[in-house]
Amino acid sequence: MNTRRADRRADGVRHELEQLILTGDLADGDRLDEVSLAERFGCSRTPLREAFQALAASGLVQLIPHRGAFVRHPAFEELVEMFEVMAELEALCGRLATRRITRPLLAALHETVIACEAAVHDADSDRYYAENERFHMLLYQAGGNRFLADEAARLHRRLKPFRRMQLQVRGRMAQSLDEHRQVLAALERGESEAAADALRNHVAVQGSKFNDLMASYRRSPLVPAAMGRS
Amino acid sequence: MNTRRADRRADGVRHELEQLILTGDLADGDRLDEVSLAERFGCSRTPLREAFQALAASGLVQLIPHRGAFVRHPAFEELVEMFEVMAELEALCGRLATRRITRPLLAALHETVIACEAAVHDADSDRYYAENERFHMLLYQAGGNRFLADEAARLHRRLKPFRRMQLQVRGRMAQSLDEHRQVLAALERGESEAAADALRNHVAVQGSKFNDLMASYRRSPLVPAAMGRS
DNA sequence: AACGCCGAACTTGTATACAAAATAATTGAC
DNA sequence: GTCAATTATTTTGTATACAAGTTCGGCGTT
Repeated sequence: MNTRRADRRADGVRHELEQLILTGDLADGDRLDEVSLAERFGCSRTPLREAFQALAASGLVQLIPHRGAFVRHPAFEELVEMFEVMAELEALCGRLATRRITRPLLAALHETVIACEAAVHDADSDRYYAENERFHMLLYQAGGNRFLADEAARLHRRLKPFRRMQLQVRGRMAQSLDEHRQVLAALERGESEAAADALRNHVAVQGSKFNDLMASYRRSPLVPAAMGRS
Repeated sequence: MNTRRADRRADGVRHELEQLILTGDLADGDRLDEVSLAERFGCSRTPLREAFQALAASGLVQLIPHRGAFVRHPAFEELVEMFEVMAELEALCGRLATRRITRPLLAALHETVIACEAAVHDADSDRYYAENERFHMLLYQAGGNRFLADEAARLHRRLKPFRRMQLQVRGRMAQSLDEHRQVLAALERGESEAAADALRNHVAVQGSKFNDLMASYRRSPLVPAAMGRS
């Protein structure tokens, strides 16, 4: 029979559902029907309901008692709000990092910047994206505050698809790289406020640059393609 | 029979479990046994498992696949880290609020400060606690960033038991009130950085003041009493 | 014809039965 | 007697059966 479609279990379901939402296969407001999704994934309702709860905690779906689970895509305003918070969390990471960063982490950050330069040179946005990811994750660690690192990573992850859109904008990659350089320079000089400001700006720019993408976003409220991986 | 103990369902279970953890009836590292808790609450395993997931999302329990759910109380360091982040979130609220706050909200903030003064005068820590809560919630709203408000409220809620401990420290109430006044004054003058700094300090103080409580905390890692309500 | 009430169909919420995995215990070998 | 391996028990994960609530359609009334 054609049951080969599925067979994933547990948090496999969660991840798969998350992708369906993020890629836009499931539109804003869509009701997540337990039985149809269950047979689609080849599992029972139980793992699905657990996935719903996890996704609700992430803010991707809204759970209404006795009514069901509904896809919750962030409105444009909400995205701007999230970037506003993200900017501040990263700024805090930077401020703390100037005091707490270790030599190896600083060296690793250096490497990512060099790798980013190569990516920009090759106009390889995929690679730039990967290295940018690394840069930020390292920075979260460098803050020396595990809770902060977790929260930052959580929000970062939630904004991932939208950040990816940004890189498509002309010149954004090079600009981003330059901002990375400024952050790194501030860290090396130990200027905490400069580092914080550079990071706040680095992230906030993405939020404000969103106006440029607004039009396309409006008609297809989800990132259309190429963000389904990792 | 003696089944009268329970009979609550669904998120009632979630809330009750949360209280058990917060009050310290369930100690750090305790395994949450599904069957025994099920009969304790007079329900089946299903609602319990859902509650586990919700609590895991809040960070109160750790979910290990095929092993079970374990109570996760924040270590002292982690608490300090959480206050560090909370301070920054509130600072951001304050900075934004100077630009965005509405007249009614400003008036409401005024009222809470007055109510706090009365509470301090009466040495009524319960009332002070309630009004302090109101002050901060209003502030989160005043930031004009709903996402930020939600996140701040979430963390605020998570730190609730520990903040409550603080008020027991001699003189803390009066000091806290004074800090509230400074925040409000900065907001009224529209000085965003002053407001941010005042709030950052107001919260950070709580984190650092924690050293004073460390000894007692060490031997009973949970807030011992009087924080189970609301 | 429109509104409200009542009932059927469907959907979610909960309980239980079953399967798989992990832990504990027992047996056997060295 | 100790250690390892295999079996037994316990516990989590999943599926299904059942209960309760919600939505939708029909019927009757005004």
